[in-house]
Amino acid sequence: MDFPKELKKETLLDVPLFSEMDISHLREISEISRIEQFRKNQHIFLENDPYVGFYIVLKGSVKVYRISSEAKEYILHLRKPPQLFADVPLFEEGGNYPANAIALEDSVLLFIPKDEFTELIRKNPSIALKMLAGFARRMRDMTNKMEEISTKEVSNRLARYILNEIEKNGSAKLKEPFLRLTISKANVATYLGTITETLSRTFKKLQEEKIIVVTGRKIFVKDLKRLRQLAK
Amino acid sequence: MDFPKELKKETLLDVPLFSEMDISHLREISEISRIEQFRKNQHIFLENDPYVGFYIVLKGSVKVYRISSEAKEYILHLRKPPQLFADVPLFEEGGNYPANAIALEDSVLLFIPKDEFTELIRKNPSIALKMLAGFARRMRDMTNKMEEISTKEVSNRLARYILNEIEKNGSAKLKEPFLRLTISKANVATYLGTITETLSRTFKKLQEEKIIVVTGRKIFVKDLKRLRQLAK
DNA sequence: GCATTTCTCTGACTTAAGTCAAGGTTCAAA
DNA sequence: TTTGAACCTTGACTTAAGTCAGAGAAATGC
Repeated sequence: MDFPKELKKETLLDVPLFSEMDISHLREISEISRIEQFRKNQHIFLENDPYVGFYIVLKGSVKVYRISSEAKEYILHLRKPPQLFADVPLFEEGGNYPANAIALEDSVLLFIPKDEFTELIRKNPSIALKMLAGFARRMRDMTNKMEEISTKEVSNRLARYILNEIEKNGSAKLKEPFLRLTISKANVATYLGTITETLSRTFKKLQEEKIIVVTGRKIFVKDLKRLRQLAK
Repeated sequence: MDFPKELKKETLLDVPLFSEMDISHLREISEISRIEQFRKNQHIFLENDPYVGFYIVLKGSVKVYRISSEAKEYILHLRKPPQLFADVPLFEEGGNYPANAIALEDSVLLFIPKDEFTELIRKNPSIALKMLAGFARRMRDMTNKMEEISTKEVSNRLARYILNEIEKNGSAKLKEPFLRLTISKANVATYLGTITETLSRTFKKLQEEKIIVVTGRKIFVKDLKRLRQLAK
């Protein structure tokens, strides 16, 4: 399945990195990049694969993760449209992917090859500034997440996760904010730095405290104020 | 106390960010920047202070940290010469420092004001590429640290810390690598995401296992192989 | 050199969260 | 609609690490 040029160009404008580029640069990117499709649970790359370029999620979702020496999984990112992943190694020496990436559902990605893109930056330094802004934001996010993991407990981290999700999907302003989990609870647990059993108990605890109601994959927020309190 | 121009220029060349710049750009940086001195325990900036620029450590050491809502300290970085700090907010919207910075000993810093530096980047895009490389490296480091904090225990983290320190100071190749703590154990503990009591017990454990010997502020590595094993 | 503050260590106890094991749900494919 | 597989929950138990309290050691100022 191939996408028409139009879609590709509009899509590029949705990617913050390219949002302010003029038409000629967009065409260049569109020329060097290519659409790739992945089935649910299909790997996009594995740790130590030679680094060839980065990806933009157009549809679906992707998990970027590592396996520690004790065989524990650690999730670095969960990416949805229109986010990038594997862009950091662009600017690093080593020529290998530092993590694994797998599609969590059937997904459509835009692949941007390293060499061509590096060349593009050289001709167009404003991209570098955009990337710096993106990196800065992510470093801030990572810093926050690190602080959270080392100073807060699971219930606080889960509250923060729910809060972020309802803010992203816009329902935070409704009288009863909600979210539908698009990933398995096992993935949520690992993302929060814990395990499924503990997550399950934490969900239960928040329900007993009448802060949320969980029905299957849907979570309804009953007491936003206390949720915010927990997440703070 | 003021530093002669010579020192300043040589020092700039030690800073990776500026190491490949030609003499005219170095002069520009030297013109917009200024040397600042801080006493031990003196704050350089506080969280929410208006953001005016970033710093390079020329001498001494600096702790960048935050205080969580439960009054727990979280250390973001420990910086020594010739490292930068507070450079991330350069590329972010909000105009405030996102953390506190304090001198851990009498320190000499180079202050580089935001507006002038931003202007400099615009004229000289190669700086942007250098910064991207720096950010990429730090994101990698942060990723590693996050994985470590959420999947390893304190003894593993301490082993990794000792290993990093002896590799930095070059003694890792000696028959008996060693390091002298330049910061308090309380700071090491917080940096490793734990508390002094636990750190103290972990030091004891590593000593009982004949991996290290601690005498005051000096740590001697007796069994590098097992230290590496632990850190892995 | 002494005193006071700050840092570090140790013991007893508590607690959050991990492990192990088993059973219950859900969902999709035959 | 049954059957299996993947996902999720629960209970009992263990453990790493945090809390609290007190004492010893080291550094700092007078």
